Amino acid sequence: MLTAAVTAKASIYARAAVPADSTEGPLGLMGAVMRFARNNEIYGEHEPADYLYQVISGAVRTYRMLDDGRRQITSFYLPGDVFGVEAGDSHLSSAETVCDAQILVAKRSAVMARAEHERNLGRQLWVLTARELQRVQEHSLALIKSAEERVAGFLLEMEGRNTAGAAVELPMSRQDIADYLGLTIETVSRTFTQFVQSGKISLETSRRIQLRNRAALNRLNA
Amino acid sequence: MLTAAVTAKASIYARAAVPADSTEGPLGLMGAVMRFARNNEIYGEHEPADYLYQVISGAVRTYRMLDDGRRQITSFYLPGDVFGVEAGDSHLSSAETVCDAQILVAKRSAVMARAEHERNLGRQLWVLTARELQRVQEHSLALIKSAEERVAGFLLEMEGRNTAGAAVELPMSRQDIADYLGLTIETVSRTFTQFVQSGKISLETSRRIQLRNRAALNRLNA
DNA sequence: CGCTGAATTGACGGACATCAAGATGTGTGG
DNA sequence: CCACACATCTTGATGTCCGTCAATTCAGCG
Repeated sequence: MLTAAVTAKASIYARAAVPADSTEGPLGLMGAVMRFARNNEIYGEHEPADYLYQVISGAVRTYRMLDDGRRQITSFYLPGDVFGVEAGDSHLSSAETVCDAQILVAKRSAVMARAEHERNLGRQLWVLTARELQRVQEHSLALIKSAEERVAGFLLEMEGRNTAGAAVELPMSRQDIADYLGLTIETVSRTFTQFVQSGKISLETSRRIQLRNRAALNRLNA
Repeated sequence: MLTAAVTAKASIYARAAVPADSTEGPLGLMGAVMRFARNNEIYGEHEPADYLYQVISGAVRTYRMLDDGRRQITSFYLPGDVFGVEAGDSHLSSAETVCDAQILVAKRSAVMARAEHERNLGRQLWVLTARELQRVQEHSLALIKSAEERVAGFLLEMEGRNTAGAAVELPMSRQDIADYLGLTIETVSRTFTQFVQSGKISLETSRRIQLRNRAALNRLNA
């Protein structure tokens, strides 16, 4: 069961019924590692925030929808990243897998209970939220820049978070990137080709990118 | 000294030398109330975050600069709001008064020390950061909308935070609003007049605004 | 009053969205 | 292994919203 790709909903509720395949995360998260197939919801906006999550492999996006159908992706989470931490009792955004992923799921109540005793854990939750705040602020800054600058910044951000060596591996689609950067898929694509033509990057495949001129990209990342 | 308008820098450093005019804030902040003249820096980006602040009267803006001179205002703080809380040891943005203001200033180390004993205070700091995160996320959402939608959202936000009754009092200039919304001062101005012409609002003065058709504004605030 | 900064208004251009078509890649079944 | 279908990505033509540049009006204050 845990090794099969299943829908997020089913998995979360199934989890309690399954002998936990426990793993220790950097937060000291106790929980079960679960597998999710790509494009599956992990939790929805306004749902009770009963669990904390850590990406083991794969990638996750969190997003909010505007009523007219526009989607704003607020964050991508890569292996090691913790998400789903809320100070209130419900989620402020939805979370979905970008690709097949393994997620460590921990009961929030258990973590919070431990935080009562371990002062350090409480502080870590705060630091986690503060780091998230910082990330969102950077993202806000990006949204007032030009398309060129946003895409350059995105590539550098992804490179910085990437474990791989030479090339930047993008797990997400152009549409995801567009919704993250507040652009259209066409503008993202055109900017990529423009970067290729000016020798700043080269595409091994559409999702595998070599940065050829970091200086130029950094200059754009004003 | 404390009652005279002085530069922020001078005030902060002078503060320790002055018998503290203490006041109790909602956070249980112990500190001195200080007066700042308008457009004065309270702290700068990257400076050590040695104090926490609460607006008593007036208004404060926090912002970050891009190297090309663009300014992104990340938040406005009105009476009652706490600002300057960081999980790290330095400020991530600069803070300035929008107009003459009274600010309650509390030593961070003292608050943090008390948080060690009082579990509740530590939690409050976390909630404060989480609320800030939520605000920034809302702001991010706004930045992908049209000019009309951003301005409508801004007016509704300011109305919601305003203590006054009928009219919305804007302490900040058009330039501040523009830098907050990621627009130009001209676009903000044009959008206001457009709202006036369509009967959504009316201007008592350029900084005092009546909302005449909240339904229409809410519709824009998608 | 006149001076100064703030706000408004107008004319114009450019960056990005929209609409539309084509190319490339990927998975599936024969 | 190939062929077909479908999703993803790229490219092109056109439109529009908002930024830029410039002038004018308005408001506060000595």
